[in-house]
Amino acid sequence: MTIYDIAAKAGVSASTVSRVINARPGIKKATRERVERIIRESNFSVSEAARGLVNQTSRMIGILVSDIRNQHHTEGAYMIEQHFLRLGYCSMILNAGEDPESMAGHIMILASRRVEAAVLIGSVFQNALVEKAVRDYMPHIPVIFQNGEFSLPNVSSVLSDDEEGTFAAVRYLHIRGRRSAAYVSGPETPSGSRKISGYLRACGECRQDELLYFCDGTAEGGADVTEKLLAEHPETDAVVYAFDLMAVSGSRRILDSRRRIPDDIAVMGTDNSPFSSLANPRLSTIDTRLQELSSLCSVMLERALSDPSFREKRIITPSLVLRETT
Amino acid sequence: MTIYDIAAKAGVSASTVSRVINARPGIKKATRERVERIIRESNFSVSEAARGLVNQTSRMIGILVSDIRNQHHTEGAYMIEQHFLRLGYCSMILNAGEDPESMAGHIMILASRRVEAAVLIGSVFQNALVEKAVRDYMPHIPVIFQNGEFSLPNVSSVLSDDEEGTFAAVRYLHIRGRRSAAYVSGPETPSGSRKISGYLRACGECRQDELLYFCDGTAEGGADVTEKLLAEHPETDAVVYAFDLMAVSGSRRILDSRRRIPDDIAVMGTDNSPFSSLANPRLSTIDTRLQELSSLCSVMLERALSDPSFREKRIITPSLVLRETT
DNA sequence: CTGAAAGCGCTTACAG
DNA sequence: CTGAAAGCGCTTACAG
Repeated sequence: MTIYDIAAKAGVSASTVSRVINARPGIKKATRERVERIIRESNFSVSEAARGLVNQTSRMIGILVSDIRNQHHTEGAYMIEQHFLRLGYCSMILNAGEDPESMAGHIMILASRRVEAAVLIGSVFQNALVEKAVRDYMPHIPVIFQNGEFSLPNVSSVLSDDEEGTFAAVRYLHIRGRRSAAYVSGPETPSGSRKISGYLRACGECRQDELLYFCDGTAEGGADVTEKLLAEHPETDAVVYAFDLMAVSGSRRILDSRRRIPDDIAVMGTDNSPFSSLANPRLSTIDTRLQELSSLCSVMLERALSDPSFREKRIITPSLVLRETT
Repeated sequence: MTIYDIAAKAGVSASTVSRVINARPGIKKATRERVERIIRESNFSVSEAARGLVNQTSRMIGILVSDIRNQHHTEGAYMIEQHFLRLGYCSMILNAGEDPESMAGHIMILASRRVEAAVLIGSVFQNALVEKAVRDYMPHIPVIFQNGEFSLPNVSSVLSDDEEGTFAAVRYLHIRGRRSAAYVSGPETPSGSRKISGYLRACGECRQDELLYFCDGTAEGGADVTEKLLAEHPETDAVVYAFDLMAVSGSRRILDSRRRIPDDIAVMGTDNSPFSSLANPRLSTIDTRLQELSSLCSVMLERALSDPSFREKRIITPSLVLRETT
């Protein structure tokens, strides 16, 4: 079914049908109403693809996350999808995976769909291959990078000050008398590195030993590395985790070792995710203010869409949420 | 940049460029390589919209969830997106909201994007308005309904046997000696109703009183209704929750009331979500086998896409996962 | 107020 | 092995 079919049924030309659909002025009321009725009765909907071809617009936004099942990414994708749906855009949300090759490939997919804007969610996207793909394949559309940055004129950034967040957490623990605060990092992303820097800076400033551990970022990984940490450094009296998820599973392992939280060991997570408030004991955490971050992305994208020269970098400073584990 | 630009640079016609792009046979090797090089050097990518217009395909799948931030929905969306990306499809994942009007509107959005197939995730979509929208606006493309069904020839279903799952949980508790098992339901979706039926059937079969409570499905709602339940029915010795999330927050409220879990009160959640295994105490739960459900959707959709007459209804029976709360 | 025609960026029969 | 032409479903200047 095309507008020509509608035109035939209504006894008018396709031009007129098009004008009705697009609410253009200067159509006789009777004609308009007849055409509208026939459109409705025929269950006709205009092809956005054909429309986009002539208008040179796709009315699509591309959103890249590495894995949509990760709550942390979903918040941003949700906000943007909802916000732009109201403005008539559809969102293509793609799981771009973890390796740079795959991510760059997804940039090309978005390019071939001619999205009018793109959003990258997560610092994992900050690598040379993705940057090159953006430069080569989407040099003229606004791109918002949540928690990462590129030196490209069309890429704006909304960053969480991860360094400061972790620093603040460790210093807080120090002020509260903890003298051996360990840090458990997840995978080595740019964001992860910033968190580590914050930890190291705090260690320096508080004159305490560096107890830095790495794991894969999963609940199991967090639990296992916690066990290792406790075995190797029984003097540990606080642990800060790069993600709430690890902090929750880590806490469990600490409790299993017959240590008390927070009496023997204080625990802090990162992100203030649903896991943190639901945990038992309720988890103290570094709130990266994901919602504000996400809504800022949304607002900035809307501005960038209307102003081609728009480029901004915004940084949001995390705050500490103190609950039962500190 | 169009294939005409590429053609001009390569000194060939657009037809030839098109053939190279589509890997059609019968192109001189030298020509092919020259065109390929120019495409690469120009960072050209073919417009999927234009291509779709002539081929009458969009290579897009529409996925409707009510809220992408809900882990429960994301699993299915993830599997389908990943599976079909490999087959050359892009996924439009839309948050269709909670009210039938909005959901039906989203069906129309997908229709105007000419998606080649659609997936509805969640029994909330099972209502007259959505069914009508599907019948009217996407009568000829395969639709897979996760956890719901429509009597339409193009709609296949993958259902969780929620009734049986809840029944099994309550009966298990009865066998283990619990005589006053309450049930906390979430919002009244078709799936929620089936769960309630299972609870009521179990009450009948086990000859126990019906202690049925409702809440909004959130963590706070679950905690509050638990408190009410304990006040009104102090004899309660088990609680089954329609979602893990509520079970976790509910458990916390039970512990706060100085009752022991599971000694005084046994607790079971539903879904075997990440929350359940991370909870303290670790939550026993009705495993609705979300992953199997999701991958079945994916497999069925692929079959439906290649066989227009395909229509199936599959039911997956939940199993019980027993951990520390029972 | 309405219609005929051109054109958006592709693909594909048809011709050579 | 390659090209000219028509057509996918729309929109929009132009003409009337």
